[in-house]
Amino acid sequence: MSDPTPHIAATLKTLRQARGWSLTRAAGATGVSKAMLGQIERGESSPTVATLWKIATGFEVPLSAFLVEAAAPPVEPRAVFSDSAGMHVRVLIPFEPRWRLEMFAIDLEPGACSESSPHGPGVVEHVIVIEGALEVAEAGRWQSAQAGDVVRLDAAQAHAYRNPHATRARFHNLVNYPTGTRPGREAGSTGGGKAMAGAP
Amino acid sequence: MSDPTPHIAATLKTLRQARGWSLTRAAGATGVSKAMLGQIERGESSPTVATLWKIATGFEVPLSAFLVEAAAPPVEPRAVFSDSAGMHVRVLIPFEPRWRLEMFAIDLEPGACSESSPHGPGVVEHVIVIEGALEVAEAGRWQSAQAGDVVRLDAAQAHAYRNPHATRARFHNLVNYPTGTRPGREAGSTGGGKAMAGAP
DNA sequence: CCGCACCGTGCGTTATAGCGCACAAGTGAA
DNA sequence: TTCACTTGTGCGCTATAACGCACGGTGCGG
Repeated sequence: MSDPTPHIAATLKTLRQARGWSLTRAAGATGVSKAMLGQIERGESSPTVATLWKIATGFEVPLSAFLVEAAAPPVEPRAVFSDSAGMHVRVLIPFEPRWRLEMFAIDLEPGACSESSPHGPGVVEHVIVIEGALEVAEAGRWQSAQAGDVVRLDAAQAHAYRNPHATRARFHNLVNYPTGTRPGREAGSTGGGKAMAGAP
Repeated sequence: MSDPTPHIAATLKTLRQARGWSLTRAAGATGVSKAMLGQIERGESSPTVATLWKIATGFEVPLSAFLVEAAAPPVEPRAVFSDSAGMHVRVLIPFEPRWRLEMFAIDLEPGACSESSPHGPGVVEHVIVIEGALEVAEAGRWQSAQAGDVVRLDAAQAHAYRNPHATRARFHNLVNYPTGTRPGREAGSTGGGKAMAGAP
């Protein structure tokens, strides 16, 4: 825990600049003189809670917005998964027990097909298509998804992706695990799954 | 959304009396003079955030213990499609209590700047840049993110996005809520893109 | 009774938060 | 260029936060 003044300064500057407000306009909205706002932004003054409250209400944000409570979340590691036969998986968000989810960015080359063996019960996948189009199979039924579509899959069942089109398909894959379960790192799940080249 | 001073006074008095501390002892623990502590308890003085922080650390309680959590900011346009000043938001995954998350696809036109008002404590955002590049501000510091980057934000603090480049930026926004909280429908009020100055 | 220790509060002084105003630099139009 | 206007910052002044200290009040053991 450190002195809250620098954080207040930075937060105020961000809030004001993000709205494109000048000090004068911010002073009008908050009822605090623009000179004082400028000093607070530069960290030259530590405001009273009363003035900070006026600022918070003027900006229509909660008071806690200016206060450092929790430590900043850790830096994001990023790993590139294996690339097997036209399928490229990149880990966007590694699994964290706190949220019980992980997220991947997946590229599917034309003609590529990937089969994913079932995860544990209750696991749900979201496929968010970014670019191109692909087909997703759940419980043996293939459905097509285009850019902008979101497909929800019950990952407890066998499911697969394939790209029967001529252009590359890109999508994000959000995997949610129910309480108590973790992502099984066994081979055969999405990353290490059998990716078969060639037309389906 | 009232004056926070009476709440601070009552909280400090309760905290001190609950521990059986005298003003002198509290002054020794916090580093704030006992006269000032007495005045704060009686509501005759509105402390600065620096002093309140010293008091909070002296009592080993979070700063938020002294603050009445202000009323939620007014509900603004807020909609599935919020398109204001160069920002286009589409809901990919609406909030579900089961997963405690929601996900958006956001387009940021060149020059657009959007400020996201802080959510409740513990809320974490992931910004996954799909196309183009943008700048994200957290705690007053702008950092740039390019396509493929993932930025993790503590959404309890004020944060903002802007696109200072010439091409459109697209990103996915994953918002995780801790157990017990829900997405308070606060505004993602956007500042006028054109009114904003360029890169710092 | 008298110290004596500790409590909370009031007083005088200092540091500084906060305000109003003015100034230098920048911007755009005539 | 000049004029009108806005931006952010610096300066003087006032209000007050914050300090150190002392005073009246209270409980307790000589």
